[in-house]
Amino acid sequence: MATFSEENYLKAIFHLASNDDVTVSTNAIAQKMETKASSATDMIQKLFEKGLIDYQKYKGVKLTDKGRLAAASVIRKHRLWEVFLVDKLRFSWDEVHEVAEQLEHIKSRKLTVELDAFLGFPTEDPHGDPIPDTNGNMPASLKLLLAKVKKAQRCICVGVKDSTPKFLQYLDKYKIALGTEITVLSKESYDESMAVNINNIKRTISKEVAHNLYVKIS
Amino acid sequence: MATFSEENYLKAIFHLASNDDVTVSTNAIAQKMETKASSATDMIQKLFEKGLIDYQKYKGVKLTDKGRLAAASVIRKHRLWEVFLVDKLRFSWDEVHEVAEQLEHIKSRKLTVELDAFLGFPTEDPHGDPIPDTNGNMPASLKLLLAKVKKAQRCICVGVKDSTPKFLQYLDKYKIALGTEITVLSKESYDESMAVNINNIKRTISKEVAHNLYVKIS
DNA sequence: TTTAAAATTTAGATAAGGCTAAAAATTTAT
DNA sequence: ATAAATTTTTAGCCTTATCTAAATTTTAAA
Repeated sequence: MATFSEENYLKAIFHLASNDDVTVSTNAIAQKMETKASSATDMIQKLFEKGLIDYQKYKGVKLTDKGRLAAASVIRKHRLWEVFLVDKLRFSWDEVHEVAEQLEHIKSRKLTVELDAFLGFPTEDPHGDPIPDTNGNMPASLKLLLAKVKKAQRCICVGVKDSTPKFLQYLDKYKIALGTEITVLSKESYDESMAVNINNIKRTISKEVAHNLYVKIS
Repeated sequence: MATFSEENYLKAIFHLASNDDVTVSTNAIAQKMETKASSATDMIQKLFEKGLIDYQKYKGVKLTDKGRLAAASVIRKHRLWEVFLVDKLRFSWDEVHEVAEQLEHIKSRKLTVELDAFLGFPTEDPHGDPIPDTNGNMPASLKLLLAKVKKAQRCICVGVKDSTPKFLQYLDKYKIALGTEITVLSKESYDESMAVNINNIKRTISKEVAHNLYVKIS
C-alpha cells in the first residue's frame, strides 16, 4: 500500500503525462511537487521498485498500468471529496482543494464506494474536471478555454485552469460560477480581450481571464 | 500543529486519564498505543516540550489544558465522522472505527464545523459515546451497562464491553444487535439475572451478560 | 566534435518515529 | 533495609522523506 508521499508523486506524474506515451522528467516531477530533483530521484527509485512506474536512469519515467490505476484512484477520491464539500458542506470553489488533498489519502474501499453513491455517482468535480471511474478510466473532458470560443457562441462555465484563490475570488466578485452562461459578443484582436454577456450584463474579459476559464459550448 | 502520531498519543492519554487528576504511566501509554515503553518515552518528551503534557521523569504524565483540548478535538472529529459513516453512508457499527481513525486527523476548522451542522449537531456517536464540544467539554456518557437499568425501563443496545467472539456469538444467537430495543421486566436479586423483553420475546439475561452489554435509556 | 550548460543521480545529513539492549530509578518483597 | 523485580529512561540503530553538495550523464552550442 502506497504512502501519502508516494500517492502524491503518482498523482503528479499522472497529471504531467496527460498523454500516456509521454515520459516525464525528474525535473518536471520535482517542480510539480515543489521539491528538489534529488528528492524526486529518490522517490522515483522507490516507485520503480514497487512496479508503479517504468524508469531508466536519466531517461524519465512513465506510469505502469498498476501505477496509473493507483494515481487515478487517488484523483477519483480527491474529486469525489470536492463534490462532497461543495454539494453537502457549503464549501466554495476556492476552499475545497486543500481539504481534498488530505481526504484523498483515506484508505477504505467501502468509504469511496458509499461516498460515490451518496453523492449520486457524479462524473465531474466542482471545477468541471472528470472523475475517473473505479477502473481508472477518465472520460475525456469536453471543456475548452473561453479564449477559444467564437463570436456569437454561447457557452457554460464548467471550470478553471488557474485554481488559485486569487482567480477564484475574481470570479466570485463578477458572479461567474459553475453553470454561469456566457455569450461571446465580440473579440478584440489587439489585446485578445473579449466582450461577453453574463447574466444579461455586458462585460469585458481580459486575455488573462479568458485563458484561465474553462467552458462547454451549449 | 500536532502530527498524526502526536494526536494518537494525546488521545490515548486522554482515554487513560478518565479522571483528570490521575497521572498516566509510560507503560500504560505504551500498552494502549501497542508500542514499546521506550517509544512512549520518546513521544512523552516531545509532547512535554510542546507544552501538551506535564511530565517529570519516572513520575508519569498528565494532560495540560492545551493538551486536553487537542485530544478532545481529535476525539470530537473521530466521533462526528462515525456519525457520518453510519447515518449517511450505510456503514454499520463494527465498520466505522478503522476509517474514523484516519478521518480524525484531517485538519480543517471549517470541515469540522460544517460536518457537525450537516449531521444536525449530534451529541453522541453510534456507540453511544458523547461527542466533545468545540471547547473540549465532554458531556457525561449516557451509556450504561444493562445491569444498571431499572425495572420497567426501556433501552437500546449501543455497544459491548466484552468483544470476544464467544460473547458476540451469544448475542447473535439471541438476536441482540446494535440498536435492538430491550425492556427490563424484572430483576432477580439472588443471582443478579434479569427478565427482559427483546423483540417481543421474553428472555432471562444472566449477570455475566448484563455486565458486558452497553445500553442507552430510550 | 569537443566543450559548456543543464539535467540527473549519488553521497552524506537531518528529523520523526519506531525498535532493541542496556542502564538507571522506583517498587515490592523478604 | 536490602535485594529482587519492575518500570522507565537512555543509547544506538533503522526507515522514510527530505535537504545540500558533489559527481555523473545528457544535451546544446560553438
